[in-house]
Amino acid sequence: MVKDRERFESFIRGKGFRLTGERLKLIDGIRRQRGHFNVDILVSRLKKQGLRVSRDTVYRNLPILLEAGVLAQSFRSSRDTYYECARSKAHHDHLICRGCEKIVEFKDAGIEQSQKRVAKVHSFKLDYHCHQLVGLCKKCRT
Amino acid sequence: MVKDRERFESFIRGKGFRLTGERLKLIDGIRRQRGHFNVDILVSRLKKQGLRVSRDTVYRNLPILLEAGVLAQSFRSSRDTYYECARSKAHHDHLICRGCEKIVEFKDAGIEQSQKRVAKVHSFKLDYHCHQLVGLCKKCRT
DNA sequence: TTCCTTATTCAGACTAAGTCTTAATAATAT
DNA sequence: ATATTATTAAGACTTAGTCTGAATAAGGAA
Repeated sequence: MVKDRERFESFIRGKGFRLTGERLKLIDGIRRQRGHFNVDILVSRLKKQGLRVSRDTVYRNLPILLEAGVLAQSFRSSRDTYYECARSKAHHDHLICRGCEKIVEFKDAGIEQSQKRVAKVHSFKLDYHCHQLVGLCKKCRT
Repeated sequence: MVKDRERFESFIRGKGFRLTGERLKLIDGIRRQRGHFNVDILVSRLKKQGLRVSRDTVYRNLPILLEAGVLAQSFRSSRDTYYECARSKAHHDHLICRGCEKIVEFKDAGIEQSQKRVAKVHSFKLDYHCHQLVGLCKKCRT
């Protein structure tokens, strides 16, 4: 999507950041990703696709990519954080089974509204959120 | 609270776990905590209070303590997970400023209900959840 | 009570997610 | 073109969380 790229470019310029080759590689690469990935997985996937970006660059650009809506935080395991391409599907949250680690994605318009209301009440400008429900699925309970 | 202790004891026995001295130390110690803490902070606080428990024991008992409702996951920074005593206040979620790291606690009955509904729809038994909104507070935006 | 089985514990080594440092590079302003 | 300065790469570093193996102790059986 050329349009996405232009949107990102004006976002970057608007913030006074520099439009570097690495950042363009990142948004192009991320747009191609499907499913969940953490930073190391992303770096090695990009590498396979001929886009060499250092781990550190990804970490440094994470806040920008999140704020720009290129990347969405997906869920966190005990050790690392997983992301996904923000446009791969509409926004959703996660329900995780601590038995078999099954991940169910769900949407809830009511929750989204409440989140916006809470942010407004406290005069916050919301960038992203992490919302994961942890429990046991039917199989793991029996 | 002796009653809390008894409740925990029956929870442990019901699960077929052993009621060890370490577990009793943990619930007594955690009940005394105020505010947020990660595992290392908890261990050193307990140590100061004469309750020696190894880091590993805390990690091993985390799922049990969460499920028993002794401990609540509070929020996660980029590196570690913070907890708090589950009974220290009624349950709440967190709004975090990524500029000054200010943390605002909020409650929202509607969100709680939605979470329960989502779990029910997918036949999950919910143990706990992690819900944090990240953005910029008024000060950090200007 | 005493013994036996086995879950739990401790100590400390280990793994790896995320951060930091320094020198080199390249995007923007002049 | 040149200077300024944000950004980058490489790799060392920190430490949250996990794993291992030997020691301990809870709970059941005799």
